[in-house]
Amino acid sequence: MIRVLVADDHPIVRSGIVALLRAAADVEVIGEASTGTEAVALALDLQPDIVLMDLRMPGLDGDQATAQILARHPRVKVIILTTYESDDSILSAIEAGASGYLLKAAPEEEILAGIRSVARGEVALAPAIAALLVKRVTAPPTPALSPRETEVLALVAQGLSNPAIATRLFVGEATVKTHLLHVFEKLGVSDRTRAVTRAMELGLL
Amino acid sequence: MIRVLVADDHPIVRSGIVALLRAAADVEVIGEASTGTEAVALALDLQPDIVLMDLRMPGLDGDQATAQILARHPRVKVIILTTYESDDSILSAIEAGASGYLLKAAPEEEILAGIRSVARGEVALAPAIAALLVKRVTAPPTPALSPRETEVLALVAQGLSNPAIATRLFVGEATVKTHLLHVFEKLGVSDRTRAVTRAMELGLL
DNA sequence: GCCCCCATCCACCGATCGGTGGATCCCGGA
DNA sequence: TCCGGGATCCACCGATCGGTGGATGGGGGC
Repeated sequence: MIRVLVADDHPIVRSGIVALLRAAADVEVIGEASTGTEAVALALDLQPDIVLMDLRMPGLDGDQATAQILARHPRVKVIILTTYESDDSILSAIEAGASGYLLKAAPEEEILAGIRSVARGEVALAPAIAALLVKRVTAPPTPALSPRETEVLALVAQGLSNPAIATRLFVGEATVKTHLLHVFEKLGVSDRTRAVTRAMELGLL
Repeated sequence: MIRVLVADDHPIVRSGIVALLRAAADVEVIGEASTGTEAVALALDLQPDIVLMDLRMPGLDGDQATAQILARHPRVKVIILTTYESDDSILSAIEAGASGYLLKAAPEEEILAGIRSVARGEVALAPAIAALLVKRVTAPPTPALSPRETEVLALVAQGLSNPAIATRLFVGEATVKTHLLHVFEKLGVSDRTRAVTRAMELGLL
């Protein structure tokens, strides 16, 4: 019998999952949590085989909750059950050590199969998530801007001129321009406007 | 007995809703749809009292499905059951004529109460949605950019200079600058970079 | 100890930008 | 019919920007 703890802030989703799991003979729902904090507390208390966890929850997010659970009980497996495939926090949850990533849109059998895989010690990844992971690994690394460069670029994004930024940061205009030139180089652009849109695309701003 | 059709692309959410409604004595689930297209077909076929519909669905979106259903059977009431409160398509669904907007995160009783309200001919709005509506009505209208102005601004966002844009659009540089000045005025900014970030905030780009 | 990176500063150049004050054309609504 | 707005064009100005080629000092890693 696979003992499962379900954590999701939506009552509807929670009862949907529970209904699905109840139909499976080899799975038992031993608890439900509606927040990340509650999930951590219950996981430590009940020590389930698997925690089925939503990523977005009020208070403590799914990835943070995952990290906290695994820090104290590495034996517990966490499966993230997420809505959207294009979510940055998926990656932080992976880093937090979750064993599975399934999509709520997946057919019931796929979710059940994922739970059984993880219970056997395997990793269960939804195809879309796997693709995202591959893309992340393949993608060229995002250039790292220094704190100062980021600061200057943020002010540029607000429409401030170089002299205005210089005044704001108590430095010379030449300094501001130097920082900006470095930013241009790192981002592979040649003007402030494109630098801002580029940085936004890359999530740097 | 209130006859309800449930439309959601997530099997889990769907069974959660069905489980919830089954517990209510005065509600009957007469059908389930997993796409917008299917929802329209079933609604026309079964003529339910209420359609409980997700906003985001593959193929036909919730707001479009709502419009199609109401165009042919205005008697059918549509309730949108959405995940996030900050969603622009909420407003288009309202324009499409939905009678209710509830959040999946809401407690079960609230959702049931909403269904009963709409069945009585009332409108059911989640507090967060109502607040969004008020904000939209109160908020100053987004300035409308002319097609040409939008075109120019999009090229600015790509980092093109005025001369470069002029060449690209087969017009003089002075013309490009005039368009940009109009854009600045409409957006209440005074430089190209801020104009781009502003336009992005307003969803114009 | 040395070297690299970050942050800071400076001067100079030509190109570009923002802003002003015009002008013409065309189309659709009053 | 007239009017207004969108799109187009022009010239001119001063401010700003991008780019070059430097310099200094401090902190972390080899």
